[in-house]
Amino acid sequence: MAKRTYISDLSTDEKVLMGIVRAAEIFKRAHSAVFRNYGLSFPQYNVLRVLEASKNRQSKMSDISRIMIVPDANITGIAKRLEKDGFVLKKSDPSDERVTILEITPKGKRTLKNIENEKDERLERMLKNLSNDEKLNLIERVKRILRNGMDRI
Amino acid sequence: MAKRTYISDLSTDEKVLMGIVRAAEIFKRAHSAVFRNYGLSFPQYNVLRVLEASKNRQSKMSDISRIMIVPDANITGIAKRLEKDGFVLKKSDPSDERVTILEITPKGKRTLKNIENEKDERLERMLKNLSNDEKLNLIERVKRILRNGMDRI
DNA sequence: CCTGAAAACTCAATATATTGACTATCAATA
DNA sequence: TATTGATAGTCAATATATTGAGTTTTCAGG
Repeated sequence: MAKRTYISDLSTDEKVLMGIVRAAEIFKRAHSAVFRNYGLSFPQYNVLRVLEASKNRQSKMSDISRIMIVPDANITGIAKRLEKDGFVLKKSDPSDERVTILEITPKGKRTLKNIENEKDERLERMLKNLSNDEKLNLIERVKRILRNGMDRI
Repeated sequence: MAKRTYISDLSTDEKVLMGIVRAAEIFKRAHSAVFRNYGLSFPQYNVLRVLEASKNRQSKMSDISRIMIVPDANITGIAKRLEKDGFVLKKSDPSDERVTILEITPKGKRTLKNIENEKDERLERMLKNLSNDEKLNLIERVKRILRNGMDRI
């Protein structure tokens, strides 16, 4: 056991939010390890998930960035690499020349399908000792925090 | 109101963890906006916080990366920029030539102090409608998730 | 019709993240 | 002592994040 030279002096509020940040980091790291084997990064995977859950399997880039709560500029590069690797198609919207639409390809859908089981196993493992009530409860509280944070952005 | 073209089809487990990821993103974004005015990024701020809470206001780089749950390589660049901007000093450990120690400077401490109030206000705002019990509860559950995730890393 | 504001996206510059390879040092032990 | 394995940190290559500036298109008002 190493010498203890670090004493957390965080307030309760800070503990809540730093705990959430740390859990998010751990989760992203564990999840990324799955996706990597299929040629996807975490943000790339999330874009595909958004497309899969969108009408006609397609969505405007700006809508994707809104859903993922990131600046538009973030999506540009991610979309470029997803297209290069054949996971999405880029199309233009005939009714609005400014818009670029991303559509998930069969390869993209197939990849999500392949990932599914392994991904779900990891999810289960991370939440194994939480009851369903505790999960729903957690979702509700995290949503409240999200809403509070959104007010200021 | 825009047309609704996105329907979330996440499982409960996924909702829990994606909710945590989103809350973490929102929090980091809001918090970063504060730090930026003082010349610090979010990870830079976190390194300073670790140093401030460490014995003698200093810590080995490898300990910092362990506490922040990131690879060693991440800290190299962050420390370099923190040093360049005068927030930390880099020293070597006479008892172990491999080790590099970071120490927070007076400027670093002063900056943390200046940030404190504004940062705490934001924290409070994000958690304004959670009772203290709910917060403690949240901390406990997030910790459980963290432990489950750590097992695999 | 014109103009100005907003929207959708791109680009550039810089910071950060990530993996793997690499160097140097230390520690254990044969 | 020589070998081996583990530690501490850096570096390179690539992906992502972030801010701000810039382009094109749309749209609302005058």
